Amino acid sequence: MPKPRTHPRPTTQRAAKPLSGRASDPESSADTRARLIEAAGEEFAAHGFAEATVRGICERAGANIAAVNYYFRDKETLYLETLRHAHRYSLEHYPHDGGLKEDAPAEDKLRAFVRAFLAKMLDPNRPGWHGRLISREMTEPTPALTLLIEEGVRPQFAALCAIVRKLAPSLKADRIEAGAASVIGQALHYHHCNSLIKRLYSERVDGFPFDLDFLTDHITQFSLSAFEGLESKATSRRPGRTS
Amino acid sequence: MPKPRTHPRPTTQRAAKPLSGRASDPESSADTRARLIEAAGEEFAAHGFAEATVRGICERAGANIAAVNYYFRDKETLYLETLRHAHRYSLEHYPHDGGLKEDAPAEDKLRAFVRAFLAKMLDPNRPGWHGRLISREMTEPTPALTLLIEEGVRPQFAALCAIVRKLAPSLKADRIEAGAASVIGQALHYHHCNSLIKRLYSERVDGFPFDLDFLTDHITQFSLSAFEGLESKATSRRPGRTS
DNA sequence: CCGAAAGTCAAACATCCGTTTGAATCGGAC
DNA sequence: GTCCGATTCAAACGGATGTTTGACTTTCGG
Repeated sequence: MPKPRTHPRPTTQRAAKPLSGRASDPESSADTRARLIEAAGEEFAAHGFAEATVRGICERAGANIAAVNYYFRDKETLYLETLRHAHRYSLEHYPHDGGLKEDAPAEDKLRAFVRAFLAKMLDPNRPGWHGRLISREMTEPTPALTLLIEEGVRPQFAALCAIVRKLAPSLKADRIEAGAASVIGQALHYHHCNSLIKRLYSERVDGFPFDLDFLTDHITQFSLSAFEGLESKATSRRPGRTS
Repeated sequence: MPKPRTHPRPTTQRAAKPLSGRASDPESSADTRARLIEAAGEEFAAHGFAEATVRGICERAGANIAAVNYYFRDKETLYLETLRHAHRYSLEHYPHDGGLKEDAPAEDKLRAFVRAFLAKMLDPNRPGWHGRLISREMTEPTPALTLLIEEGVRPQFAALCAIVRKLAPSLKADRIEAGAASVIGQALHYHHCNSLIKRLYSERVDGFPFDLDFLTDHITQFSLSAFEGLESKATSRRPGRTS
């Protein structure tokens, strides 16, 4: 019987099956689907969508080659699902406000934002691939998926713009957005050019310049000073010389 | 006769041959090798190393599929050669100092640096792929080639650090390097997250926020204000509060 | 002219990839 | 125990890619 086998998609909720397919293999007791997503995340984050191979993902997950097409339809659906997972995870941990109160001073809010943003990418916990995956999607977006990302990025950007507006209320709208981009750009830089920076700073001591506290402090102070100066120049009628 | 044909590598200098291989084809009079590099640059910059296909490159160059393996050994050597070409081109145009005199004020030097850096990437001239290729190499470096890039990046970074040191002489070395990274990060941001930014700012008028003059002005002022503030805080004995 | 080298070309080769297939295996319900 | 659906498995399929091959064409020195 041919039976098209159009991606069975294990009914609806397959969480009810805590079972394994192999009795002898102890680690196979974990959910294959979850292991696949975890493995896919690392592979996709490390090599990108095109260069990551289904075989490599399955091998890392300890699953058969056909597992990807069984649990997900394609490699692309697996990628989408992995991205969704990363997005959800990133949203749960690392909230925009960093757990600050609404009426907190803008300076503290900026510091919390920067710290959360940095922590999101600079190897936060074990997984570590969530941030890399998302930022990779920023650099070279795959069709339509970026729309999902946008839903996470746009509110974050808006929140940052609100903070900036409080720090430098005299700035015009385009300057505020540019200022927000400057903050994000600084933070993102250490992620995008990670490998290059590591080589540039190679003569540094063991602690790379990737220390979360140091970077948070620097970027926050740098940006606060910048907004301070821009605001004072904007309020004075004629933007005088530096001195 | 089998004749291994180990990549003939057209003797040593093949510039002495101004000839074509096809008399009827007019555009084939141009150097096939040069056309290949040009086509490869656009393809590599647009799709990355892995996703760019030799067939696509040859088709764009109007050459046969075997041309890549004839003039270069592999796809990888072609990539390396293309990268070298981009590096050389980028070094000729867009000099570090932006054509400024040695004794120019640090503020002007910073502005010139930022402008040259931005212009290098933000679609400067017709080719346009040089900057994209190099920055792609920064994000996901291919082995060993980055060493060549470093030879172009490290002096540029050192030059920027020298400028920053003049702007804020009281800062410690690590803070100076972090400040330089902040400047570069801001500029690079508009290149890395190009597509994402375009969507974020989509409600903006026709002129995207990618205007060279606007960006140069913003990043320069932002950074100058930042260094100013950092310096004044560093000189005062106790780094007081923001106000 | 001739003959070797440089260059071009269509076709094929080898390899890898994503995906499909059909059988084997497992767990649990009856 | 027996059957059924869910799951795993090895093998193969079809396509795309980088590369090679061998013949053909052009060029130019002698």
